[in-house]
Amino acid sequence: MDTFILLKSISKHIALDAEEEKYLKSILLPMKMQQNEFIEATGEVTRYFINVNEGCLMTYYTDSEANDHVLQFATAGWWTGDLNSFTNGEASIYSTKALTDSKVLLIPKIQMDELLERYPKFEKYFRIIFQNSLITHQQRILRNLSMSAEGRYQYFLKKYPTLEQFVPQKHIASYLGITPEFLSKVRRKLMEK
Amino acid sequence: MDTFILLKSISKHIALDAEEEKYLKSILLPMKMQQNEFIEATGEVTRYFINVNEGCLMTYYTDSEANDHVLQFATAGWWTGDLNSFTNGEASIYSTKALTDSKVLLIPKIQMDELLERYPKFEKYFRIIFQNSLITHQQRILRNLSMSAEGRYQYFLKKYPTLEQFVPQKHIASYLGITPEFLSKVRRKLMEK
DNA sequence: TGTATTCCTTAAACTGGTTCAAGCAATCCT
DNA sequence: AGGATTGCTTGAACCAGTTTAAGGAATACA
Repeated sequence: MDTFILLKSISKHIALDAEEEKYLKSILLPMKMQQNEFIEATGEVTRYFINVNEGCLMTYYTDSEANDHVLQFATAGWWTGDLNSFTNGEASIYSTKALTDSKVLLIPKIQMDELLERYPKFEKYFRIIFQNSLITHQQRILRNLSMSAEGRYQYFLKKYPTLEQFVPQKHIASYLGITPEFLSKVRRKLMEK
Repeated sequence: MDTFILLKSISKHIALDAEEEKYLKSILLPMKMQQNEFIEATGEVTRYFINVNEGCLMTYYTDSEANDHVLQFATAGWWTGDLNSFTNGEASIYSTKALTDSKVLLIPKIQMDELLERYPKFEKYFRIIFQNSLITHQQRILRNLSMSAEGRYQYFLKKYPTLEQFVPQKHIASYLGITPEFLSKVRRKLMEK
């Protein structure tokens, strides 16, 4: 794995010269993950910002009644992890695990800070990444406020048609903010239509 | 209004020299708004990114049944507006209006692009702004997924104690994702405790 | 190959939150 | 000052989504 999806996605926003690319590669930690393997766990300070190169990860919060709530599914090219813990050094409230066998690239916090300081060009890259992510989060909030569970599920299918094939339905239900039982009903209703 | 809150907040993240500060000031459009005055309206492409200097603005989405859904309240120092429309040139689905008499600073889209190009230092500033905003949006999604309406209201009171005094309750209800009638019940229940 | 575990579904009872309708208080407009 | 509009509350009926419980299919594992 020498040509990372990450490099392609970066090149859409900024142009790296040989030195910058070399430096970036030198700080990325490639890692293979098996299905159901965890990379960051609740309670600890997140050490890495995670870029998915292959496969699919899930970041979720487990509440006091042991219910999981999915913050994000991340497929190839996406960044994930607990951004708050990574940024502010607070204990993480999320867990991140692989839903399929996956390959990820990790950037340790210190290296990330150094990257931004040494090559400010990356400030632009992450400004764009965070800006776009903020927009999609705003849209998700609006959908949660204004649409029914059925509507949200249909939107999900349309937006992420591939995810349904390998993400267990209970996680999709959790992402949508409903119970697996109710998702089951919604699905039957849509089948009958 | 010569010393803007914005400048103070910028100086927390990056240090501007005289030229940069002068340039920034030259592209900011100060504007006074009266209560209930609109600054951006649904259907048009957003022209400005908005920084609140004084007062309080609200950005909200009106759905097909004419129900409002509040995306954000913005008080002094906050950025607001339709980031998607501003960034991608799509028609806006939000309206932004003043909840109190307010003073705002506007950055037109073209000037914003030029600012970032000319003084890349601002890439860092907006990277941090968007990163922090993304974190709070993630937290809001999690609260909507995992907490009851009562819990969300109590969190709101704790987090934004001053807002309650001048934001109509129906807007708070909308922000929380419930009806004004139900917020009324929640409030009564909390009073009786 | 059998047995445990996990996932999905179904159904009945339930509840958190909505809808509809009405009344009252406050502000706005003239 | 009076009439209209807007905002908050209350209550009763209602509904979208939850809870609880159980059974069946698929995968994992010894």
